[in-house]
Amino acid sequence: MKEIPRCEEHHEHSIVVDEVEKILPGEDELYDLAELLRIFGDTTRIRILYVLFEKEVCVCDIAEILGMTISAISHQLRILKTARLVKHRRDGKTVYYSLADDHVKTILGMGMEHIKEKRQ
Amino acid sequence: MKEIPRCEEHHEHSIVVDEVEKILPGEDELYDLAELLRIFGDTTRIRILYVLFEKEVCVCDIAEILGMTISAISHQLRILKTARLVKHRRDGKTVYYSLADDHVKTILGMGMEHIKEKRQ
DNA sequence: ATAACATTTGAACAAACATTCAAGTGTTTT
DNA sequence: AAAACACTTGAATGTTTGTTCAAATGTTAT
Repeated sequence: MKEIPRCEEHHEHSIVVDEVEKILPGEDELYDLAELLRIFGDTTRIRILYVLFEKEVCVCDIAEILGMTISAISHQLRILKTARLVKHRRDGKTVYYSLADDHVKTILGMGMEHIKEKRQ
Repeated sequence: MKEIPRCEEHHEHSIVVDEVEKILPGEDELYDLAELLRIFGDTTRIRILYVLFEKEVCVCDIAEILGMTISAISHQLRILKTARLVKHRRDGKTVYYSLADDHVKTILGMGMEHIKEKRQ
């Protein structure tokens, strides 16, 4: 049972609740955005993306480079693929992955900038 | 017990494992980056940030605007505060929160751009 | 001092998540 | 057709995480 708060009347609301719908993204958009950005919050996935910055790489190589099992990498690649952050192509038995676009670089770049500024 | 893979010898490694350390961020940086970006992966926190795009707001108002308890909002604000994404100042009994810098806008903006492009 | 208010904090709980293990698919080689 | 290889997938498990509830802190008014 949620207890939705109400400040005292003399404490003037800075934003009228009715106006909020203009500010906030819609429910679907909001959910998709959170789902996308959550993907960047895991060290394994970030490391995979950094490897893909360099070039197209196969699953087996990513696993070896990161010192993890092929299964673990494949699970994470599925997540990145579903979010359309990476592309893949098959060549014989081997599947090669690469970055889908440059949003990834911008987001990780901004994140890096932030942590470097805020640390001293 | 990890089974670290090795591709067949005839399957030439595209990246030499020794070179990887130049590509990947260090362990500490990587962890901090994931910890920061994970914060953007929750609809409540995104909604709080969108409200703060508009102006400085107190905890009670955020709770009312988003239709959630003060406690839930306060917990999330602590996370945003620890990551230095928001600032706060006290005025009497009331605590006002605002954005710490513009990285937030860039990251959420990139995320939004990505989901809008990839949806059709 | 006491009461009231705005916010914070800690413990508890259910839901979400990353990795492992085992079994499965698709492709090439023999 | 069978074996080998590269990868994917599903179930299981321990960990992390968001919200709730109750109690605590800090500030102002009485």
